Amino acid sequence: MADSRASDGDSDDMVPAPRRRARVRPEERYAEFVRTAVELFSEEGFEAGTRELAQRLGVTQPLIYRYFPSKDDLIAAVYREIYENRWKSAWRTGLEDESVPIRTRMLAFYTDYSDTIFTPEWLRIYLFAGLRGVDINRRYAGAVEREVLRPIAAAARRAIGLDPADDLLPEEVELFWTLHGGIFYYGVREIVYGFEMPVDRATMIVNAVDTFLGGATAVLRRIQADHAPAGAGLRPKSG
Amino acid sequence: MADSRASDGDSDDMVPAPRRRARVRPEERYAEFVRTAVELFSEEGFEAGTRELAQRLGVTQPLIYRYFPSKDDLIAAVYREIYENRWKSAWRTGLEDESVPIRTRMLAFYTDYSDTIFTPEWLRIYLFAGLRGVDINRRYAGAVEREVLRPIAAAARRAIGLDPADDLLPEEVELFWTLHGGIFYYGVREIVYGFEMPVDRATMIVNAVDTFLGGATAVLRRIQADHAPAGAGLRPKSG
DNA sequence: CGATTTATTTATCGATCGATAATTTCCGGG
DNA sequence: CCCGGAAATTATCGATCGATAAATAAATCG
Repeated sequence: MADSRASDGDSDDMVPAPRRRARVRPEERYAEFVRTAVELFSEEGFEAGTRELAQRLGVTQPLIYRYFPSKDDLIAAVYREIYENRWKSAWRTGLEDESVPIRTRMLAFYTDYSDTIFTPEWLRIYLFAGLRGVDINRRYAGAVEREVLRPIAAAARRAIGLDPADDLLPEEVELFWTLHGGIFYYGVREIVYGFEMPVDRATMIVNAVDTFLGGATAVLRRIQADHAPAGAGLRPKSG
Repeated sequence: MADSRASDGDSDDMVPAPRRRARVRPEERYAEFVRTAVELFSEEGFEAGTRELAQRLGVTQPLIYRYFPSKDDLIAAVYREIYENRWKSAWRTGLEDESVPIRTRMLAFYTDYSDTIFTPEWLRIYLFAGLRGVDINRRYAGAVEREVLRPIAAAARRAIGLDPADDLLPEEVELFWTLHGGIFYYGVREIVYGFEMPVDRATMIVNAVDTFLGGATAVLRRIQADHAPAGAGLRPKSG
């Protein structure tokens, strides 16, 4: 266990030891620091110490401060690594491709999306960040709604014969959030809570999307009708 | 800011001050400590210091250790306070009441359930605990599945004409998890991430449940069919 | 009232944290 | 080969953490 090299300033009575100090190009060091910080913070949260990070890297703790002015800057780099570098613009374009049935589009998206975010690093850091109150989650959820849910909702309108030109109603968007949250929470149970999942991801996604699409038509029509101007021709009264 | 009383052992040059020390019955103190610890930990996580807890209570920090052998024992008391004392056995009995339509039962349950857990204390501590890796979340999710989701799934079977005697298939239970997770995640977005929610809880629940029930019948029948023994006529035999 | 009990405070320890200054070692350019 | 700059280390500071021992003050009981 006590590898002793790159340890803290404890007055160890170890022999001077062959402590070598491999020199690395700055950009490589920086990327290596961020990568290892993602791993460490995803496991232990942002309260994890810079000394443990240094130990995992095989370097001494003050070296971190040559590359990051403060720990908060390191954390900010971790955020960028995960939530900017792993977002795929193809998600939106795929969801907007009207040559493909909406069910196929949704299945393809949620398959790729879950493969991307259902990792300990992504999910745990996302939850840690949310509990810390940083604006990362707000911004990320805004992107999800703008780039994913609203395109899906607009496509669903066309599929069920509603006017796609109308602005999406909050209730409509919210309905797609519940599907999204249901799939997201599958990942939380699997990755964060470590449950044994007796149903594999692909099956879960198919069942969730089919259930949603099977029931969404009627609910979306009801939502639309409830917001339509009263007094018009036939009144699909709400239940 | 520096209220100075109940402060740490810093050599302050303040005057002795009228430091009074109100004496409280032990059980009241204990309950007061747990209550305030729930509040503090839900805001700042379990890394919050015992000194801040003492400050909020208007007592000194070592007094905490007269009532809790260690900080972990205090945390355990916080878990009990939230996840045992706030569970309602009426949830299960209400869900199993077959004199009421399943839709009504589900709406009533999710209305009361969300009122119970959609608080910063409940949700934030739940997420903090999950990230810490304690078994609280495993046990709680097990209770949700046993006391809530499986009763709902069994009721849904009867409602759509499937054999309620058969054991529930994992895929069936998982489907109800997606609905549950979708509603749960609404609370996370509202309470933990602090989003402005343009759709109120009751409307979200009605739409989510109606969408689910509208699409679940076909999917549940498909699940059942896929697990039925091939070649037989109509055999609702359990696998 | 005085004696006893105990809730509460004062004072402090050892460990750990983020961060900085000073020193040493590595490496490329002349 | 040596020299200058930068990478990496050693050493350390001040703050904060959980926890403990000893002193003090409030309630209880005779």
